[in-house]
Amino acid sequence: MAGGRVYPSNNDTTDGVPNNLSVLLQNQRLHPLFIPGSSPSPSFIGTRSMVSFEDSLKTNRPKRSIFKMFDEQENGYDEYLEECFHQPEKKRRLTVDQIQFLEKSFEVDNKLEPERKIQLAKDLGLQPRQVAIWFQNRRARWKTKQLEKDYDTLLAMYNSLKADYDDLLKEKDKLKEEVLQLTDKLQTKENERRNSEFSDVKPLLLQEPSQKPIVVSMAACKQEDIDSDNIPQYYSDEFHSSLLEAADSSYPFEPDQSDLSQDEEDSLHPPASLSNFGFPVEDHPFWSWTY
DNA sequence: TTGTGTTTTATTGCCTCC
DNA sequence: GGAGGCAATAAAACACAA
Repeated sequence: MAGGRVYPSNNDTTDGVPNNLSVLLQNQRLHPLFIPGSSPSPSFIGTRSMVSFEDSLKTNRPKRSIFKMFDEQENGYDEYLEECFHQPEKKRRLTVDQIQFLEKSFEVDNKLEPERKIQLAKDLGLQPRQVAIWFQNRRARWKTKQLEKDYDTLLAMYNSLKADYDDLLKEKDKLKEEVLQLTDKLQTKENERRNSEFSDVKPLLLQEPSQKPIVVSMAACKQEDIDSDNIPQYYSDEFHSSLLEAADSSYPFEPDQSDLSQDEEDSLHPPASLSNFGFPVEDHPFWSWTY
């Protein structure tokens, strides 16, 4: 608040009632009017009220302000009347006592039944309409305050939830990082295991070219390849060609047996049962006729 | 004294309920 | 249809700084 009147802060009030008023109320015996339907107090009637309720009911003359009422005691009622008739009615504030009374009544019940309104108006020297307006405005102020309280509460809850959320987010990132590290470790171990398996096969693959490739080839084969129905090496087309060439030449040159290993011998001279594509030589008409 | 910000009092228009 | 409530707002009162 940059300027303006100094009003009691929230800490100095009891539900909108300034502390000094609260003290007054505590020192005073609470008036029966605070309870709807109770008898009125004579203390407010006519003396300090902004508008005389009885006057407003009985006459059409302008309402009398609290300030004019004070002036009236000093200067006389006639002067006041003259002033009133020459000046338009002005808005005037309720007195401290009136507000105090209304506040206490509001604490009892913030709704205003017609009977209570009339009674309050009578006791405070106000028009029932003024009492109704005061309650209406008071409810609006109470609602605004309540909204502010609710806002603060929600804000606090939001901040708390957000803090929890942030913590969970950090925890999640931390766990994610942990998972990555463990995955890396696992991958490294797996690679090491594969490398060690590979090293068992490697010496065969890295043998000197002078060594017999067919042995390497067979050794490199998996057992299941060997067990399968794969065609053996000596059934390859290349092998057939060499056999046919040899046949055409009527085997003019016998290979040096000493230079061949048993495997190669087997390759060049397959078992009788398998030679010539599985047909026994002696049964083959071609072989018989050619020779 | 004046300008400004705040609070209070009162009005207006709309809505709901009986 | 009238009474009453509410939101929005005008207008007055008030306090205070410059």
